[in-house]
Amino acid sequence: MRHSRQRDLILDLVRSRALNHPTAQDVHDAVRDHMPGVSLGTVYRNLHQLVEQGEIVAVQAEGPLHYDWNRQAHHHLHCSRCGALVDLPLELEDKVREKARHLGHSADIVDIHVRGTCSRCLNTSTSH
Amino acid sequence: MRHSRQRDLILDLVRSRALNHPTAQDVHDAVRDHMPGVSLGTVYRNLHQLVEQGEIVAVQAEGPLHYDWNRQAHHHLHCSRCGALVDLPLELEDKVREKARHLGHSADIVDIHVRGTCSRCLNTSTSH
DNA sequence: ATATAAATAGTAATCGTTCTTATTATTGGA
DNA sequence: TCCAATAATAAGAACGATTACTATTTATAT
Repeated sequence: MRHSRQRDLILDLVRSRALNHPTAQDVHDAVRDHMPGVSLGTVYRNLHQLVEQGEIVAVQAEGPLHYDWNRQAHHHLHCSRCGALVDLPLELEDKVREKARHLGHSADIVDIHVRGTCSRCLNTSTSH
Repeated sequence: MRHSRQRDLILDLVRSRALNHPTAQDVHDAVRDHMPGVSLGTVYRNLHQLVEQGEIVAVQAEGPLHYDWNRQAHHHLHCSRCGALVDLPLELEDKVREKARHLGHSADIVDIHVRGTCSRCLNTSTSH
């Protein structure tokens, strides 16, 4: 894979604290603040490549795909109130994998997705 | 909600053993074998309504939404070899919910999605 | 420096899904 | 039983997310 300024910027942005589980569109918006000419297609292609390289991780929720710099914790809570995707360090993957094996299957990727209300929203609503 | 022949048929088909976790398109194809004129929009609208009524359940995987007659087990293995969606009776929801609460969140829906190889594919490949 | 081929910008195309609108069908009441 | 009200429909346009295409630009090995 050849070097490209665009990919560098995209990786930096996904890794940055500024963006929280951004979608391709989010990344595109942020990219264009630094390099106005970058096309949406380029963002999609590079996010794809970066996932393939294992540099970042794609997270499926309702709606568009999100991207995550964190390659360890694959679990998320999707807040119904604010829409944010919050990391959940659950450590239940092994249990799921084991149970799947007991049922005769072989598990590669375990993804736990929770719909609910995040702590931030729960707190702000009680302290009014 | 008013009665409709189309919705009856759609519910029957999703509940039937013939279709395994069908997508809206799968349901549409099956519906048209019995009632040729039914439009795709009608299938989408009625699947929606049936989910809302709690008659069936929508299952998110990669690609299009799938529908499930089984309202209990919400967990699935998506087979990388044959593409099938296989039920996984995991019973880990309470553990996830509890862990989420410990982290200050409130969990409503817990969805565990596994990518791997289903037992059927594992067996057929070994017995060649 | 130059040639090669990968990466890009811009745009068209695709896929799954929702929306719109004119028509049809169900249903509660005369 | 017939009718009016209105929910559901068929057909197709519109939509959002993503991928594909193509001519041009750019990185890099020589």
